[in-house]
Amino acid sequence: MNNNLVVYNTLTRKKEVFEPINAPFVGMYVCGPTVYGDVHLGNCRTFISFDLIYRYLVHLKYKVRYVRNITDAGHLEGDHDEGDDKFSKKARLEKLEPMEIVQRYTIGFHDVLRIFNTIPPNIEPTATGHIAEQIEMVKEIIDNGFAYKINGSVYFDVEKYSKEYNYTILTNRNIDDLIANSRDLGGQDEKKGRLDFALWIKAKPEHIMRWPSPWGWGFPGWHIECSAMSSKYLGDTFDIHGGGMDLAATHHTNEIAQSQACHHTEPAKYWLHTNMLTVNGTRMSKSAGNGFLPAELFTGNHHLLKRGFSPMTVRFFMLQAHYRSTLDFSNEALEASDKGFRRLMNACALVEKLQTSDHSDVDIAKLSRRCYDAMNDDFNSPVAIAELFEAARVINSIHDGKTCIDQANLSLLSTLIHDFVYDILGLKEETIQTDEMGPLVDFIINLRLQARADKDYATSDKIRNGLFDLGIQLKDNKESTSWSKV
RNA sequence: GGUCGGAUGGCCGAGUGGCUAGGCAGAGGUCUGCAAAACCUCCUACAGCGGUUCGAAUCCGCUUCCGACCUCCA
Repeated sequence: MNNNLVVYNTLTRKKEVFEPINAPFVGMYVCGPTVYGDVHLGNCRTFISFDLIYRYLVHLKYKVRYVRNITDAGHLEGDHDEGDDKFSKKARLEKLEPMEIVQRYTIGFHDVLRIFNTIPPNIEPTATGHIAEQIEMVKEIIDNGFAYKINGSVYFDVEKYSKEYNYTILTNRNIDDLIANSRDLGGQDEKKGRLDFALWIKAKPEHIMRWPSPWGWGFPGWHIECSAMSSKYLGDTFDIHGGGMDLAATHHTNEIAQSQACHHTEPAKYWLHTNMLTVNGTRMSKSAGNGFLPAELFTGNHHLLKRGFSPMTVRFFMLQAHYRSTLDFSNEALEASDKGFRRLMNACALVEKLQTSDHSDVDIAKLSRRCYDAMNDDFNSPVAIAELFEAARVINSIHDGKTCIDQANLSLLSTLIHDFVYDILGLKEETIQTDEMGPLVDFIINLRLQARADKDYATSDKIRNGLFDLGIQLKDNKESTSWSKV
Protein backbone atom coordinates (compact mmCIF):
# COMPACT_ATOMS: atom_id res chain seq x y z
CA MET A 1 0.00 0.00 0.00
CA ASN A 2 1.35 3.32 -1.04
CA ASN A 3 1.15 5.79 1.82
CA ASN A 4 2.97 8.65 0.14
CA LEU A 5 -0.26 10.14 -1.09
CA VAL A 6 -0.92 13.65 0.11
CA VAL A 7 -4.28 15.34 -0.38
CA TYR A 8 -5.46 18.88 0.19
CA ASN A 9 -8.12 18.86 2.87
CA THR A 10 -10.52 21.80 2.77
CA LEU A 11 -11.32 21.15 6.41
CA THR A 12 -7.79 21.96 7.54
CA ARG A 13 -6.80 24.10 4.56
CA LYS A 14 -3.60 22.20 4.04
CA LYS A 15 -2.17 19.12 2.44
CA GLU A 16 -2.27 16.02 4.62
CA VAL A 17 -0.92 12.50 4.29
CA PHE A 18 -3.79 10.31 3.16
CA GLU A 19 -4.47 7.71 5.82
CA PRO A 20 -7.74 5.83 5.40
CA ILE A 21 -9.73 5.14 8.53
CA ASN A 22 -9.85 1.47 7.66
CA ALA A 23 -7.17 0.71 5.11
CA PRO A 24 -7.20 -0.81 2.58
CA PHE A 25 -10.84 0.24 2.44
CA VAL A 26 -11.69 3.76 1.35
CA GLY A 27 -15.14 5.30 1.42
CA MET A 28 -15.64 8.17 -0.97
CA TYR A 29 -18.81 10.19 -1.41
CA VAL A 30 -19.13 12.73 -4.19
CA CYS A 31 -22.09 15.06 -4.60
CA GLY A 32 -23.70 14.24 -7.90
CA PRO A 33 -25.95 16.23 -10.18
CA THR A 34 -29.43 17.57 -9.70
CA VAL A 35 -31.13 16.00 -12.66
CA TYR A 36 -33.52 18.70 -13.79
CA GLY A 37 -31.53 19.72 -16.86
CA ASP A 38 -28.60 18.83 -19.09
CA VAL A 39 -25.21 18.65 -17.42
CA HIS A 40 -22.85 21.27 -18.74
CA LEU A 41 -19.10 21.09 -19.06
CA GLY A 42 -18.49 22.64 -15.69
CA ASN A 43 -20.39 19.81 -14.05
CA CYS A 44 -18.42 17.36 -16.13
CA ARG A 45 -15.14 18.78 -14.92
CA THR A 46 -15.98 17.90 -11.34
CA PHE A 47 -16.92 14.34 -12.20
CA ILE A 48 -13.87 13.89 -14.40
CA SER A 49 -11.68 15.21 -11.57
CA PHE A 50 -13.13 12.73 -9.13
CA ASP A 51 -12.83 10.02 -11.73
CA LEU A 52 -9.10 10.73 -11.79
CA ILE A 53 -8.99 10.60 -7.99
CA TYR A 54 -10.98 7.37 -7.90
CA ARG A 55 -8.83 5.77 -10.58
CA TYR A 56 -5.64 6.68 -8.77
CA LEU A 57 -6.86 5.36 -5.43
CA VAL A 58 -7.84 2.12 -7.14
CA HIS A 59 -4.46 1.99 -8.83
CA LEU A 60 -2.83 2.29 -5.41
CA LYS A 61 -4.75 -0.89 -4.55
CA TYR A 62 -7.19 0.71 -2.17
CA LYS A 63 -10.56 -0.99 -2.00
CA VAL A 64 -12.67 2.02 -2.77
CA ARG A 65 -16.40 2.24 -2.33
CA TYR A 66 -17.34 5.18 -4.50
CA VAL A 67 -20.79 6.61 -3.85
CA ARG A 68 -22.21 9.41 -5.95
CA ASN A 69 -25.80 10.48 -5.56
CA ILE A 70 -28.45 11.58 -7.98
CA THR A 71 -30.51 14.44 -6.61
CA ASP A 72 -33.99 13.84 -7.91
CA ALA A 73 -36.08 15.49 -5.23
CA GLY A 74 -36.09 18.33 -2.83
CA HIS A 75 -33.85 20.79 -4.55
CA LEU A 76 -35.66 24.10 -4.40
CA GLU A 77 -35.50 26.86 -6.94
CA GLY A 78 -34.39 29.43 -4.43
CA ASP A 79 -33.19 29.21 -0.90
CA HIS A 80 -36.37 30.58 0.52
CA ASP A 81 -37.35 27.07 1.48
CA GLU A 82 -40.66 27.62 -0.10
CA GLY A 83 -42.14 27.35 -3.54
CA ASP A 84 -41.26 24.77 -6.15
CA ASP A 85 -38.55 22.27 -6.34
CA LYS A 86 -36.58 22.26 -9.57
CA PHE A 87 -38.23 19.10 -10.88
CA SER A 88 -41.78 20.29 -10.47
CA LYS A 89 -40.99 23.53 -12.22
CA LYS A 90 -39.25 21.85 -15.11
CA ALA A 91 -42.01 19.26 -15.34
CA ARG A 92 -44.62 21.96 -15.65
CA LEU A 93 -42.59 23.72 -18.32
CA GLU A 94 -42.23 20.55 -20.34
CA LYS A 95 -45.66 19.15 -19.46
CA LEU A 96 -44.22 15.98 -18.06
CA GLU A 97 -44.29 14.04 -14.83
CA PRO A 98 -41.47 15.11 -12.51
CA MET A 99 -40.08 11.60 -12.62
CA GLU A 100 -39.99 11.77 -16.40
CA ILE A 101 -37.74 14.78 -16.03
CA VAL A 102 -35.60 12.87 -13.58
CA GLN A 103 -35.36 9.86 -15.88
CA ARG A 104 -34.53 11.86 -18.97
CA TYR A 105 -31.71 13.83 -17.42
CA THR A 106 -30.33 10.92 -15.44
CA ILE A 107 -29.92 9.00 -18.66
CA GLY A 108 -28.34 12.05 -20.29
CA PHE A 109 -25.94 12.41 -17.40
CA HIS A 110 -24.87 8.79 -17.64
CA ASP A 111 -24.43 9.02 -21.39
CA VAL A 112 -22.18 12.05 -21.09
CA LEU A 113 -20.03 10.55 -18.38
CA ARG A 114 -19.64 7.36 -20.37
CA ILE A 115 -18.49 9.38 -23.37
CA PHE A 116 -15.88 11.00 -21.13
CA ASN A 117 -14.70 7.53 -20.13
CA THR A 118 -15.44 7.92 -16.44
CA ILE A 119 -15.92 4.84 -14.31
CA PRO A 120 -19.38 4.61 -12.75
CA PRO A 121 -19.58 4.80 -8.96
CA ASN A 122 -20.14 1.61 -6.98
CA ILE A 123 -23.39 2.95 -5.61
CA GLU A 124 -25.47 5.70 -7.14
CA PRO A 125 -28.29 6.34 -4.68
CA THR A 126 -31.21 8.64 -5.39
CA ALA A 127 -32.91 11.00 -2.99
CA THR A 128 -36.34 9.62 -3.84
CA GLY A 129 -35.11 6.13 -3.05
CA HIS A 130 -34.06 7.15 0.44
CA ILE A 131 -36.97 9.14 1.80
CA ALA A 132 -37.33 6.85 4.79
CA GLU A 133 -33.67 7.22 5.74
CA GLN A 134 -33.94 10.98 5.47
CA ILE A 135 -37.04 11.07 7.65
CA GLU A 136 -35.30 8.94 10.25
CA MET A 137 -32.37 11.29 10.27
CA VAL A 138 -34.57 14.35 10.62
CA LYS A 139 -36.36 12.69 13.54
CA GLU A 140 -33.08 12.05 15.24
CA ILE A 141 -31.91 15.62 14.73
CA ILE A 142 -35.16 16.84 16.28
CA ASP A 143 -34.72 14.43 19.19
CA ASN A 144 -31.23 15.74 19.71
CA GLY A 145 -32.62 19.23 19.92
CA PHE A 146 -31.11 20.77 16.81
CA ALA A 147 -34.24 21.15 14.71
CA TYR A 148 -37.74 22.52 15.18
CA LYS A 149 -41.10 21.92 13.57
CA ILE A 150 -43.28 24.69 12.18
CA ASN A 151 -46.45 24.24 10.12
CA GLY A 152 -45.50 20.82 8.80
CA SER A 153 -41.93 21.77 7.94
CA VAL A 154 -38.76 21.09 9.89
CA TYR A 155 -35.81 23.44 10.09
CA PHE A 156 -32.30 23.04 11.33
CA ASP A 157 -31.45 25.42 14.17
CA VAL A 158 -28.07 26.78 13.17
CA GLU A 159 -27.78 29.19 16.06
CA LYS A 160 -28.28 26.46 18.60
CA TYR A 161 -25.94 24.15 16.77
CA SER A 162 -23.22 26.78 16.62
CA LYS A 163 -23.19 27.04 20.39
CA GLU A 164 -21.94 23.47 20.64
CA TYR A 165 -20.17 22.99 17.35
CA ASN A 166 -18.25 25.04 14.87
CA TYR A 167 -20.81 25.60 12.12
CA THR A 168 -18.36 27.26 9.77
CA ILE A 169 -15.57 24.75 10.25
CA LEU A 170 -15.31 24.06 6.54
CA THR A 171 -15.02 27.61 5.28
CA ASN A 172 -13.61 29.34 8.35
CA ARG A 173 -16.05 32.20 8.25
CA ASN A 174 -17.25 34.22 11.17
CA ILE A 175 -20.76 33.13 12.05
CA ASP A 176 -21.80 36.54 13.31
CA ASP A 177 -20.76 38.11 10.03
CA LEU A 178 -22.66 35.42 8.23
CA ILE A 179 -25.81 36.15 10.15
CA ALA A 180 -25.36 39.86 9.63
CA ASN A 181 -24.71 39.51 5.93
CA SER A 182 -27.19 36.87 4.95
CA ARG A 183 -30.08 38.12 2.97
CA ASP A 184 -33.21 39.24 4.71
CA LEU A 185 -35.83 36.94 3.33
CA GLY A 186 -38.83 39.09 4.02
CA GLY A 187 -41.91 38.69 6.11
CA GLN A 188 -43.27 35.24 5.39
CA ASP A 189 -40.29 33.31 6.58
CA GLU A 190 -41.02 30.54 9.03
CA LYS A 191 -37.44 30.15 10.06
CA LYS A 192 -36.26 31.37 13.43
CA GLY A 193 -32.75 32.18 12.34
CA ARG A 194 -31.49 33.53 9.07
CA LEU A 195 -29.04 30.69 8.61
CA ASP A 196 -31.54 27.98 9.43
CA PHE A 197 -32.26 25.61 6.58
CA ALA A 198 -35.02 23.17 5.79
CA LEU A 199 -34.72 19.49 6.64
CA TRP A 200 -38.28 18.70 5.62
CA ILE A 201 -40.64 20.89 3.63
CA LYS A 202 -44.40 20.77 3.75
CA ALA A 203 -45.90 20.14 0.32
CA LYS A 204 -48.35 22.62 -1.03
CA PRO A 205 -51.60 21.19 -2.36
CA GLU A 206 -50.41 21.32 -5.97
CA HIS A 207 -47.06 19.79 -5.24
CA ILE A 208 -46.76 16.39 -6.92
CA MET A 209 -43.55 14.99 -5.45
CA ARG A 210 -44.59 14.34 -1.87
CA TRP A 211 -44.20 11.72 0.77
CA PRO A 212 -45.87 11.07 4.12
CA SER A 213 -43.88 11.89 7.21
CA PRO A 214 -44.46 12.41 10.92
CA TRP A 215 -44.94 16.08 10.07
CA GLY A 216 -47.42 15.55 7.27
CA TRP A 217 -47.04 15.26 3.52
CA GLY A 218 -43.91 16.87 2.21
CA PHE A 219 -40.48 16.38 0.74
CA PRO A 220 -36.92 16.45 2.05
CA GLY A 221 -34.66 19.48 2.08
CA TRP A 222 -31.75 19.39 -0.30
CA HIS A 223 -28.90 18.86 2.13
CA ILE A 224 -30.31 15.99 4.13
CA GLU A 225 -30.13 13.44 1.32
CA CYS A 226 -26.36 13.46 1.18
CA SER A 227 -26.06 13.08 4.93
CA ALA A 228 -28.56 10.24 5.00
CA MET A 229 -27.17 8.35 2.02
CA SER A 230 -23.49 8.81 2.77
CA SER A 231 -23.91 7.50 6.31
CA LYS A 232 -26.05 4.63 5.11
CA TYR A 233 -23.50 3.32 2.65
CA LEU A 234 -20.22 4.54 4.09
CA GLY A 235 -20.83 4.85 7.81
CA ASP A 236 -21.11 7.81 10.16
CA THR A 237 -17.54 8.83 9.40
CA PHE A 238 -15.91 7.94 6.12
CA ASP A 239 -12.72 8.91 4.31
CA ILE A 240 -13.40 11.30 1.47
CA HIS A 241 -16.25 13.65 0.77
CA GLY A 242 -15.99 15.52 -2.49
CA GLY A 243 -17.79 17.97 -4.65
CA GLY A 244 -17.46 21.26 -6.44
CA MET A 245 -16.08 24.22 -4.54
CA ASP A 246 -19.37 26.01 -4.89
CA LEU A 247 -20.95 23.46 -2.60
CA ALA A 248 -18.58 24.00 0.29
CA ALA A 249 -20.04 27.13 1.81
CA THR A 250 -23.64 26.04 1.98
CA HIS A 251 -24.33 22.45 1.07
CA HIS A 252 -21.33 20.85 2.70
CA THR A 253 -21.40 23.15 5.69
CA ASN A 254 -24.98 22.05 6.29
CA GLU A 255 -24.13 18.42 5.71
CA ILE A 256 -21.50 18.55 8.40
CA ALA A 257 -23.96 20.21 10.78
CA GLN A 258 -26.63 17.60 10.13
CA SER A 259 -24.27 14.71 10.59
CA GLN A 260 -22.85 16.15 13.79
CA ALA A 261 -26.32 16.85 15.12
CA CYS A 262 -27.39 13.30 14.30
CA HIS A 263 -24.30 11.13 14.77
CA HIS A 264 -22.15 13.36 16.97
CA THR A 265 -19.25 12.92 14.65
CA GLU A 266 -17.86 14.62 11.58
CA PRO A 267 -19.03 12.83 8.47
CA ALA A 268 -15.75 12.82 6.57
CA LYS A 269 -12.06 12.89 7.33
CA TYR A 270 -10.97 14.54 4.09
CA TRP A 271 -13.00 17.11 2.18
CA LEU A 272 -11.88 17.51 -1.42
CA HIS A 273 -13.19 20.32 -3.57
CA THR A 274 -12.75 20.78 -7.28
CA ASN A 275 -12.48 24.20 -8.82
CA MET A 276 -14.66 25.78 -11.42
CA LEU A 277 -14.45 25.78 -15.17
CA THR A 278 -14.55 29.35 -16.43
CA VAL A 279 -15.40 31.00 -19.72
CA ASN A 280 -13.59 34.27 -20.29
CA GLY A 281 -12.62 34.26 -16.64
CA THR A 282 -16.13 33.87 -15.32
CA ARG A 283 -17.56 30.76 -13.84
CA MET A 284 -19.57 28.54 -16.12
CA SER A 285 -22.97 28.05 -14.58
CA LYS A 286 -26.50 27.26 -15.47
CA SER A 287 -27.88 30.50 -14.17
CA ALA A 288 -25.25 32.65 -15.89
CA GLY A 289 -26.20 31.13 -19.22
CA ASN A 290 -22.60 30.63 -20.27
CA GLY A 291 -22.66 26.88 -19.93
CA PHE A 292 -21.50 24.69 -22.75
CA LEU A 293 -23.28 21.42 -23.23
CA PRO A 294 -21.05 18.48 -24.05
CA ALA A 295 -22.87 17.93 -27.32
CA GLU A 296 -22.23 21.52 -28.35
CA LEU A 297 -18.56 21.08 -27.66
CA PHE A 298 -18.26 17.84 -29.57
CA THR A 299 -20.04 19.22 -32.62
CA GLY A 300 -18.71 22.75 -32.42
CA ASN A 301 -22.28 23.98 -32.61
CA HIS A 302 -21.89 26.97 -30.30
CA HIS A 303 -21.25 30.58 -31.10
CA LEU A 304 -18.07 30.70 -29.01
CA LEU A 305 -16.54 27.65 -30.68
CA LYS A 306 -14.60 27.62 -33.91
CA ARG A 307 -14.93 23.87 -34.28
CA GLY A 308 -15.81 20.74 -32.36
CA PHE A 309 -13.48 18.88 -30.05
CA SER A 310 -13.56 15.20 -29.23
CA PRO A 311 -14.45 13.92 -25.76
CA MET A 312 -10.94 12.65 -25.09
CA THR A 313 -9.44 15.97 -26.13
CA VAL A 314 -11.71 17.66 -23.64
CA ARG A 315 -10.85 15.17 -20.92
CA PHE A 316 -7.16 15.64 -21.64
CA PHE A 317 -7.62 19.42 -21.61
CA MET A 318 -9.17 19.21 -18.17
CA LEU A 319 -6.50 16.90 -16.81
CA GLN A 320 -3.81 19.31 -17.97
CA ALA A 321 -4.93 21.65 -15.21
CA HIS A 322 -4.87 20.77 -11.54
CA TYR A 323 -8.30 20.00 -10.10
CA ARG A 324 -8.07 22.79 -7.52
CA SER A 325 -7.25 25.48 -10.07
CA THR A 326 -9.78 27.27 -12.15
CA LEU A 327 -9.52 26.32 -15.78
CA ASP A 328 -10.39 28.76 -18.51
CA PHE A 329 -12.07 27.60 -21.60
CA SER A 330 -11.02 28.86 -25.02
CA ASN A 331 -10.64 27.70 -28.60
CA GLU A 332 -6.89 28.22 -28.44
CA ALA A 333 -6.50 26.18 -25.26
CA LEU A 334 -8.61 23.34 -26.68
CA GLU A 335 -6.66 23.44 -29.92
CA ALA A 336 -3.38 23.12 -28.03
CA SER A 337 -4.71 20.20 -26.02
CA ASP A 338 -6.00 18.51 -29.12
CA LYS A 339 -2.60 18.56 -30.80
CA GLY A 340 -0.78 17.53 -27.66
CA PHE A 341 -3.21 14.72 -26.97
CA ARG A 342 -2.70 13.26 -30.42
CA ARG A 343 1.05 13.46 -30.15
CA LEU A 344 0.91 11.66 -26.83
CA MET A 345 -1.44 8.96 -28.06
CA ASN A 346 0.50 8.39 -31.26
CA ALA A 347 3.62 7.83 -29.21
CA CYS A 348 1.79 5.48 -26.86
CA ALA A 349 0.66 3.41 -29.80
CA LEU A 350 4.30 2.93 -30.82
CA VAL A 351 5.41 1.37 -27.54
CA GLU A 352 4.50 -2.17 -28.54
CA LYS A 353 6.45 -1.83 -31.77
CA LEU A 354 9.76 -0.70 -30.31
CA GLN A 355 12.94 -2.68 -30.89
CA THR A 356 15.12 -3.46 -27.91
CA SER A 357 18.89 -3.25 -27.64
CA ASP A 358 21.34 -4.84 -25.21
CA HIS A 359 21.87 -1.51 -23.49
CA SER A 360 19.64 1.37 -22.58
CA ASP A 361 20.09 5.13 -22.96
CA VAL A 362 17.07 5.81 -20.82
CA ASP A 363 16.11 5.25 -17.21
CA ILE A 364 12.41 4.58 -17.17
CA ALA A 365 12.26 3.79 -13.46
CA LYS A 366 13.21 7.37 -12.75
CA LEU A 367 10.55 8.66 -15.09
CA SER A 368 8.01 6.39 -13.52
CA ARG A 369 8.96 7.61 -10.07
CA ARG A 370 8.33 11.18 -11.14
CA CYS A 371 4.89 10.27 -12.41
CA TYR A 372 4.01 8.74 -9.06
CA ASP A 373 5.47 11.71 -7.21
CA ALA A 374 3.21 13.99 -9.21
CA MET A 375 0.07 11.99 -8.55
CA ASN A 376 0.96 11.50 -4.91
CA ASP A 377 1.11 15.26 -4.55
CA ASP A 378 -2.63 15.85 -4.40
CA PHE A 379 -3.33 14.19 -7.75
CA ASN A 380 -1.19 16.55 -9.79
CA SER A 381 -2.18 15.31 -13.22
CA PRO A 382 -0.63 18.24 -15.15
CA VAL A 383 2.81 17.38 -13.86
CA ALA A 384 2.24 13.68 -14.51
CA ILE A 385 1.25 14.55 -18.06
CA ALA A 386 4.39 16.64 -18.47
CA GLU A 387 6.41 13.54 -17.53
CA LEU A 388 4.41 11.45 -19.96
CA PHE A 389 5.37 13.84 -22.73
CA GLU A 390 8.95 13.10 -21.78
CA ALA A 391 8.07 9.43 -22.19
CA ALA A 392 6.56 10.23 -25.58
CA ARG A 393 9.76 11.95 -26.65
CA VAL A 394 11.74 8.89 -25.58
CA ILE A 395 9.42 6.55 -27.43
CA ASN A 396 9.63 8.55 -30.64
CA SER A 397 13.36 8.79 -30.38
CA ILE A 398 13.69 5.03 -29.95
CA HIS A 399 11.31 4.51 -32.81
CA ASP A 400 13.49 6.74 -34.96
CA GLY A 401 16.51 4.66 -34.00
CA LYS A 402 18.19 7.57 -32.25
CA THR A 403 17.90 6.17 -28.74
CA CYS A 404 18.34 2.64 -27.41
CA ILE A 405 16.32 0.80 -24.81
CA ASP A 406 16.81 -2.64 -23.29
CA GLN A 407 14.13 -5.19 -22.57
CA ALA A 408 13.84 -4.35 -18.89
CA ASN A 409 13.34 -0.64 -19.52
CA LEU A 410 10.96 -1.26 -22.39
CA SER A 411 8.87 -3.40 -20.11
CA LEU A 412 8.79 -0.60 -17.55
CA LEU A 413 7.90 1.88 -20.25
CA SER A 414 5.04 -0.22 -21.46
CA THR A 415 3.72 -0.57 -17.93
CA LEU A 416 4.10 3.15 -17.33
CA ILE A 417 2.06 4.06 -20.37
CA HIS A 418 -0.56 1.46 -19.62
CA ASP A 419 -0.92 2.47 -15.99
CA PHE A 420 -0.82 6.21 -16.33
CA VAL A 421 -2.26 7.04 -19.71
CA TYR A 422 -4.99 4.46 -19.86
CA ASP A 423 -5.74 3.39 -16.28
CA ILE A 424 -5.12 6.51 -14.21
CA LEU A 425 -5.75 9.39 -16.59
CA GLY A 426 -8.47 7.37 -18.23
CA LEU A 427 -7.49 8.39 -21.74
CA LYS A 428 -8.24 6.14 -24.65
CA GLU A 429 -7.66 6.01 -28.34
CA GLU A 430 -10.69 7.39 -30.10
CA THR A 431 -9.99 5.98 -33.50
CA ILE A 432 -12.37 3.26 -34.39
CA GLN A 433 -12.25 0.32 -36.75
CA THR A 434 -8.48 0.26 -36.64
CA ASP A 435 -8.42 -3.50 -36.72
CA GLU A 436 -10.71 -3.75 -39.69
CA MET A 437 -9.04 -0.91 -41.55
CA GLY A 438 -5.50 -2.04 -40.95
CA PRO A 439 -5.16 -4.62 -43.74
CA LEU A 440 -6.97 -2.34 -46.16
CA VAL A 441 -4.67 0.58 -45.48
CA ASP A 442 -1.63 -1.68 -45.62
CA PHE A 443 -2.77 -2.90 -49.04
CA ILE A 444 -3.05 0.66 -50.32
CA ILE A 445 0.29 1.56 -48.82
CA ASN A 446 1.89 -1.32 -50.71
CA LEU A 447 0.41 -0.04 -53.97
CA ARG A 448 1.87 3.34 -53.21
CA LEU A 449 5.25 1.90 -52.32
CA GLN A 450 5.36 0.34 -55.76
CA ALA A 451 4.52 3.69 -57.33
CA ARG A 452 7.28 5.32 -55.34
CA ALA A 453 9.71 2.63 -56.33
CA ASP A 454 8.80 3.42 -59.95
CA LYS A 455 9.32 7.11 -59.16
CA ASP A 456 5.70 7.67 -60.08
CA TYR A 457 5.32 10.46 -57.55
CA ALA A 458 2.16 11.80 -59.12
CA THR A 459 0.39 8.57 -58.22
CA SER A 460 1.99 8.20 -54.82
CA ASP A 461 1.07 11.77 -53.84
CA LYS A 462 -2.45 11.25 -55.12
CA ILE A 463 -2.82 8.21 -52.87
CA ARG A 464 -1.34 10.05 -49.90
CA ASN A 465 -3.57 13.08 -50.38
CA GLY A 466 -6.61 10.93 -50.95
CA LEU A 467 -6.06 8.98 -47.76
CA PHE A 468 -5.43 12.20 -45.86
CA ASP A 469 -8.81 13.49 -46.96
CA LEU A 470 -10.29 10.29 -45.55
CA GLY A 471 -8.59 10.96 -42.24
CA ILE A 472 -5.56 8.75 -42.64
CA GLN A 473 -2.13 10.29 -42.52
CA LEU A 474 0.84 8.49 -44.04
CA LYS A 475 4.34 8.92 -42.70
CA ASP A 476 7.24 7.75 -44.82
CA ASN A 477 10.27 6.45 -43.01
CA LYS A 478 13.44 5.14 -44.57
CA GLU A 479 12.34 1.55 -44.49
CA SER A 480 8.61 1.69 -44.40
CA THR A 481 5.48 3.77 -44.32
CA SER A 482 3.34 4.05 -41.22
CA TRP A 483 -0.01 5.67 -40.79
CA SER A 484 -2.23 7.18 -38.17
CA LYS A 485 -5.64 8.71 -37.93
CA VAL A 486 -5.77 12.46 -38.31
C1' G B 1 -19.46 45.22 2.49
C1' G B 2 -17.50 40.31 4.71
C1' U B 3 -14.55 35.76 3.76
C1' C B 4 -11.25 33.28 0.63
C1' G B 5 -8.28 32.55 -3.64
C1' G B 6 -5.63 34.41 -7.87
C1' A B 7 -2.22 37.66 -11.16
C1' U B 8 3.51 33.09 -14.55
C1' G B 9 6.60 33.86 -21.51
C1' G B 10 2.22 34.97 -27.92
C1' C B 11 -1.75 31.30 -25.71
C1' C B 12 -2.96 27.28 -22.01
C1' G B 13 -1.00 25.82 -17.71
C1' A B 14 2.68 23.40 -13.40
C1' G B 15 5.98 24.76 -9.73
C1' U B 16 7.89 27.37 -5.63
C1' G B 17 13.47 30.49 -1.30
C1' G B 18 19.23 28.77 -5.31
C1' C B 19 18.64 23.04 -9.86
C1' U B 20 14.44 28.23 -13.27
C1' A B 21 7.82 21.83 -15.77
C1' G B 22 5.00 20.55 -19.93
C1' G B 23 1.70 21.38 -24.14
C1' C B 24 0.44 24.69 -28.26
C1' A B 25 2.21 28.58 -31.39
C1' G B 26 6.90 30.82 -33.58
C1' A B 27 12.33 30.47 -35.58
C1' G B 28 16.40 27.40 -37.36
C1' G B 29 18.23 22.44 -38.39
C1' U B 30 18.25 16.78 -39.36
C1' C B 31 15.58 13.19 -42.14
C1' U B 32 12.69 12.93 -46.90
C1' G B 33 11.53 12.55 -54.17
C1' C B 34 8.34 16.19 -51.89
C1' A B 35 5.32 16.32 -47.66
C1' A B 36 3.88 14.83 -42.95
C1' A B 37 5.47 12.86 -38.57
C1' A B 38 9.52 12.52 -35.50
C1' C B 39 14.04 14.20 -33.39
C1' C B 40 17.70 18.32 -32.18
C1' U B 41 18.45 23.61 -31.15
C1' C B 42 16.45 28.49 -30.01
C1' C B 43 12.70 31.85 -27.87
C1' U B 44 13.82 31.73 -20.54
C1' A B 45 8.31 34.51 -18.00
C1' C B 46 6.64 35.01 -13.07
C1' A B 47 1.23 42.31 -11.98
C1' G B 48 3.67 46.95 -9.65
C1' C B 49 6.44 49.07 -5.52
C1' G B 50 9.05 48.33 -1.07
C1' G B 51 11.24 44.83 2.64
C1' U B 52 13.66 40.10 4.68
C1' U B 53 17.86 37.14 2.65
C1' C B 54 24.33 35.64 0.42
C1' G B 55 20.19 34.70 -3.00
C1' A B 56 12.81 35.68 -4.13
C1' A B 57 8.79 34.43 -9.35
C1' U B 58 8.62 31.67 -4.57
C1' C B 59 8.56 34.66 2.28
C1' C B 60 6.53 39.61 4.41
C1' G B 61 4.05 44.49 3.62
C1' C B 62 1.53 47.90 0.53
C1' U B 63 -0.83 49.07 -4.31
C1' U B 64 -3.51 47.80 -8.71
C1' C B 65 -6.44 44.34 -11.24
C1' C B 66 -9.35 39.66 -11.48
C1' G B 67 -12.30 35.71 -9.64
C1' A B 68 -15.16 32.63 -6.18
C1' C B 69 -18.37 32.23 -1.99
C1' C B 70 -21.76 35.02 1.22
C1' U B 71 -28.68 33.54 -3.10
C1' C B 72 -29.96 27.80 -6.73
C1' C B 73 -25.42 26.04 -9.15
C1' A B 74 -20.15 20.90 -9.93
